[in-house]
Amino acid sequence: MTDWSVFKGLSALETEATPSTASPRRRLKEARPAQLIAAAFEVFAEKGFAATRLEDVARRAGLAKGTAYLYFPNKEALFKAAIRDAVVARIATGERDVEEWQGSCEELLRRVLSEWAEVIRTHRGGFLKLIIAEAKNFPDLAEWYQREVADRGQRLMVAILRRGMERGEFRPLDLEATALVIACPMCFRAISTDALGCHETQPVPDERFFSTYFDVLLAGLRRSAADRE
Amino acid sequence: MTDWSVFKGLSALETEATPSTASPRRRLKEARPAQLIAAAFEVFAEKGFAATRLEDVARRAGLAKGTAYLYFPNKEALFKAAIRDAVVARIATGERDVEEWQGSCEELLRRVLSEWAEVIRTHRGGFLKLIIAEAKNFPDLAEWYQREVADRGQRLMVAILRRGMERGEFRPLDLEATALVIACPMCFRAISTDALGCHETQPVPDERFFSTYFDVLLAGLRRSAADRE
Amino acid sequence: MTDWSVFKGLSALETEATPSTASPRRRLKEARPAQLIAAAFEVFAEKGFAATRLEDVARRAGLAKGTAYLYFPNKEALFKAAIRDAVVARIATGERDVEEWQGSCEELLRRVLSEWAEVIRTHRGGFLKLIIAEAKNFPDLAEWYQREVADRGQRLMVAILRRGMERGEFRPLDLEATALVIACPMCFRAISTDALGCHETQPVPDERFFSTYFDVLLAGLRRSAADRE
Amino acid sequence: MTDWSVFKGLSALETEATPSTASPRRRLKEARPAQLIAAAFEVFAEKGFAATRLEDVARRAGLAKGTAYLYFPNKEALFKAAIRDAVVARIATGERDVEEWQGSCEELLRRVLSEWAEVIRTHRGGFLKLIIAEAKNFPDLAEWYQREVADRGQRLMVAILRRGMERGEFRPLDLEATALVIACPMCFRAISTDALGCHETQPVPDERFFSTYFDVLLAGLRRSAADRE
DNA sequence: AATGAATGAGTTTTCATTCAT
DNA sequence: AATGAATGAAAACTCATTCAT
Repeated sequence: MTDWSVFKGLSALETEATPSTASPRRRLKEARPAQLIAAAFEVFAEKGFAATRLEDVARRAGLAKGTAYLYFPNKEALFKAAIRDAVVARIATGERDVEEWQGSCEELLRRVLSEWAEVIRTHRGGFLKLIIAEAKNFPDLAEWYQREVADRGQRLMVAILRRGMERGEFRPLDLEATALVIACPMCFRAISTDALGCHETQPVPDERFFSTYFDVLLAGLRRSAADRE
Repeated sequence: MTDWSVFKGLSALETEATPSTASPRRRLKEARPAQLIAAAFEVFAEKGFAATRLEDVARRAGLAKGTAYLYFPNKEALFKAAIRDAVVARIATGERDVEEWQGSCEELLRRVLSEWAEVIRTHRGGFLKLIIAEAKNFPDLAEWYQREVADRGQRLMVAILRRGMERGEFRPLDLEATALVIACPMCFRAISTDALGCHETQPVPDERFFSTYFDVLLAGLRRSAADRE
Repeated sequence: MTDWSVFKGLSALETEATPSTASPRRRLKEARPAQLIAAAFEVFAEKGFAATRLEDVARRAGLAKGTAYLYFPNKEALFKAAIRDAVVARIATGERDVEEWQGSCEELLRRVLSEWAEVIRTHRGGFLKLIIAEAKNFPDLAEWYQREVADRGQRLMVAILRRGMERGEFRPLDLEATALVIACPMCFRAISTDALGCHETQPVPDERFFSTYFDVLLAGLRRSAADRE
Repeated sequence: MTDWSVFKGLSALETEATPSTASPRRRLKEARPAQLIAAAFEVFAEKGFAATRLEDVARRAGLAKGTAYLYFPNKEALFKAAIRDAVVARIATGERDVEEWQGSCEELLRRVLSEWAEVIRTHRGGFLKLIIAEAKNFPDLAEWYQREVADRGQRLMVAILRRGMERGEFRPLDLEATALVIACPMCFRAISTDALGCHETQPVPDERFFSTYFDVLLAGLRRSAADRE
């Protein structure tokens, strides 16, 4: 029943090119899906799929309930589109960086993580929370996310680590596991800031978190003087 | 409206004693809440609050819909009870350990984290996923969790780190930020295993994850030879 | 479906003779229906049939919910029994008075009305309210009440009025209509005291009400000096 | 919890103006509340609050169950609205009459009562039955009714009686009590006709009832020849 | 005989979805 | 193209009734 084919074509994760060189009326119509998607993402990320009323989404997009159905066949399709859009827009395309990078691997890692961190700092990890919360209700979503996002990030990270080890910058480590260990703090930081942020009693600002995060992890990866001799 | 006072008395996080020295009829009745809570936790953790039908919960507990209402006034109360129970049962009480510990701080940290890891390995972090997913819909839950669980864990971790620094085992670091950096990988591991586990293409087993996690992080904290001179 | 046969045998309106010359245990059992009926009447009169929970009735009778079903097959039967009992217990049997009465008709009327008034003063007209409120839901009840209570009262009143006119005490009047006009104030007084009593801003006590009622009505019936000549 | 504030602003008891100068769509929407209220009044008056299914109300209004909820937030609100409407529409505004009246007080009284009688003859006293039947379940309703309807009628009646006494038309009487005695027959007539009407064995038509009612009561109030000398 | 735990039919209420305007 | 009134399927919740103890 659930049709996740919408995710199937996403392998390239390309941003949709929406040129729209048309009449002003046409452009208005073309803008609708984006408006709806943006509104939908906000509400879904706050309440979850089931607790979100489509009317609220439409209203937040400045439209009437019925209008949403002109652009999306049902609530689920709008949900998928919102997730897809949120993720696509936020995926760091560090892949080319890795190939082209000339400097030290530590520097590269720091750079890639910084990009991710920036994404998270900016977009509060609502999308990740949403994917995780709804994974069981939308297995296709989970599968797609794993394949297209998690695995790709994982491969990217592994590539960096491998090169770093080969170059003697990083000490020998379980590549896949290390990649996860590196990614997890950021992911959880994103999620928990989004979900629990406003209840923290002694909030640690992003700067402190991320600089400590880089500091500790890189120190943990680095080949120490002792190792080197 | 929502009454989270059920959580107010939880500071001690003690498990309730269940006497049950009575007639078979009585014993059955006494068992119901636990049955329901267990079933509820499973279903809520899978579907989230809104998507869970109370009838499904009752059915999974081997009871009829109406029976649930003999023990919990409504769906929300059952949800609260299920969360409360799940968290209470799973909180590692490493606090005494810290005071009494005689050995190295690294060892202590490893030990406390191992306990947490064990909890997570055993109970798949569904409860954490649930708290995060529903935090916006149940602000009291979020607040309670932050205060009673997150903050306590944070303080515990800070205490260990502080002692480690004072003893010269760990290098000087931002205490609160480091505590978060240390806790996050485990938390996200828990959540993502629960939510996405079955979709992983190249699963990294818990052992590899946790041993690498300890390895990298402790190396990142340790005062290196260079620092020491 | 509804079986009002319970009312069918009521023509004589005899109070049930419940001798009960038996073991103490037996007597306890025999007391149950009365306890239940009394409790039922109170709750039904307060909330109406549909809004009354059988458990509340049982509880007020000091019994458990299930026990009620040992004595009455269902809620409706208990309701019928409660009404029946309430009405039977409260019906003034002025019929013999009328035949035997030797004095003036005004005196007789005053006496009969006083009896009714006394019943109402004592029992707050909950039963009448109940009958009227539920008449449409229980047509048999309405029909029974009309036949066995209202019509009998009506006939009684007509008989008194007729004699009074024949004797020249009362002026010539529409017998049936006058009978109603005489009975209505008392009936409404009963009902409205029961229902609205506690909200009256300037309550008129029963004494003032009834003495004025007798005064005005009897003056209205009396053959005046002018009529007489 | 129950919010009867809807009744608070009713002091003036003015009927709401219904503009409706709009599209056919709009006009339909504007008509809904009135349709629903009318249907609701009928069903509530027949069955009482608790025994009424909202679906039946909607169906009788020619609408689907859900539609009722577009106009009233819940069953209770619709009930309140129906009562409010029924009473507002039916309150005789005899108050001005009293001030302006030039003729005899007997005539005035006859006139005011006739108006009330007409209301009752026309609208079968269902609303009064409903208010009395549900007074205990909706104390605010009872309180509002007492204050805004009963007390006002009472004051009106007292004013007439007082003037009549001052002018020597009526004999000296307990004003408040007499007012009640005068009003009660009509009220009970209204209620009992609505509830029991169809079961009367020897029905007395309204004309006979009301003419006798006026006749007897006015004769009872009048200062007789004997009193006058 | 009495109990009260369990049941599920019946109601209230919500909201995704449709469709006439 | 946009609207929002209407619908009815679905879910929460209540309570009369049953029945094992």
